[in-house]
Amino acid sequence: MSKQVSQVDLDQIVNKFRKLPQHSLIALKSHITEVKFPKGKILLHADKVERNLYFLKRGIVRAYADQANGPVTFWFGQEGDVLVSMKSYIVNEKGYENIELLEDCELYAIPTKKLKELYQVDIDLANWGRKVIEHEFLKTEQRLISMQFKTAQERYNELINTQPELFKRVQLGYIASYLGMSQVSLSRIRAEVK
Amino acid sequence: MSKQVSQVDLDQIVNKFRKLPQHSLIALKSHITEVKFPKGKILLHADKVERNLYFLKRGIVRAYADQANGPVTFWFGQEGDVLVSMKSYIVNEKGYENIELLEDCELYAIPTKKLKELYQVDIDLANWGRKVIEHEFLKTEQRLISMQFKTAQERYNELINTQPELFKRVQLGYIASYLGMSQVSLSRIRAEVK
DNA sequence: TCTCTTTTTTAACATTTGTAAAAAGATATG
DNA sequence: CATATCTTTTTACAAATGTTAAAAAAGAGA
Repeated sequence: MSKQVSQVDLDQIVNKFRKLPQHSLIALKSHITEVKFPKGKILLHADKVERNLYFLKRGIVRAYADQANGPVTFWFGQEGDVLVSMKSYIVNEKGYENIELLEDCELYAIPTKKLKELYQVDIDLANWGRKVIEHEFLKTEQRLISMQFKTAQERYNELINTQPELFKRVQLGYIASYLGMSQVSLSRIRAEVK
Repeated sequence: MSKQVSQVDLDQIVNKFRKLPQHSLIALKSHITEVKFPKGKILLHADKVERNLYFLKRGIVRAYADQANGPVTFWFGQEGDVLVSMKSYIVNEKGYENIELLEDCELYAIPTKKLKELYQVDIDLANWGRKVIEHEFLKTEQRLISMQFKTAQERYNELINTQPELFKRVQLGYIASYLGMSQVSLSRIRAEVK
């Protein structure tokens, strides 16, 4: 018996926040290719201007930035998420984010150049692109507020309640970093709860 | 002699990230009205679905969220910035953010409903709206990363180096909150530096 | 200018979180 | 299944930050 693997098809991903008319969907799809990479691959590099945007069909990834005290994991991407080096994508400069595959992944790829061309000629895609980033913005702002004034304990509770699956798929060192605390602190918190 | 007051005109604000064609600019302007409010006014309320978006011509504002341990200031808006309740604007639900005017302000107002209508019919405006939120996203993500793994001292240095004027216009209690530390900690850090 | 109010600083102490190093546990590979 | 490697937990101690309260300083209004 093969293990049931959850995966998300392209239409589902694309129509997540805003349904696209058929012709826009077809235009978008005409530039999309499907790719697979093994666990461990660095899909996007901080020191490069990245040329592709990806939709994650199957797998889980982390984005991390190299800070003075070592790498900081600041985002996890799961099935249905959009993977892109935001800095590259938005201002065409090399970014601060690396994206590493934490499992073998299946992805849909599209060159950002093509996507931007489509934005200039297809108003529905332009508004779709706006919706995608708007939702990312909201998630990020909420995390910022929570990071600003919640204790490590509260941030841990929040995450384990809203995304318990994350703890099964991602090692705790990365989760500690994502929560803005040392791995030792996370261990301590988990021990107390028991 | 009257004090020189810096203010930003509408064209400058609107063309900040992406220059709009003349007809789009005119369409946008046809729905914009100019308003003034005194220091202390709460321009946008957390418990309401807000109906307007503002461009700040003159003045400074803060966005704060009511958390369990009291209000948290998480954003400052200055001349040229876009003021909007993101939650209201993006998902049409009441938000978590209040916006308070910290000085007498002059603003350009546009109903978000009109703006969204324009997005559906004007591709240049749709892409302009995308650019605006993309830049806000980048700023927010960078702050999140900095909040995740920089010390209070480092965050203070960063802010005083990049935005020294802020310290002249905004009281330290709000800045401490924005930096994710108590006002006592901020005072301590400032005393050590001298 | 004098008083009242608000903001900022200082002090003392408590608590949280980090660091380094070792131990324990889990996973992968020959 | 035995060893090597990687991950997580634990311990002891140090450093950073928070809390409360009071003092000092700055600002606002009569």
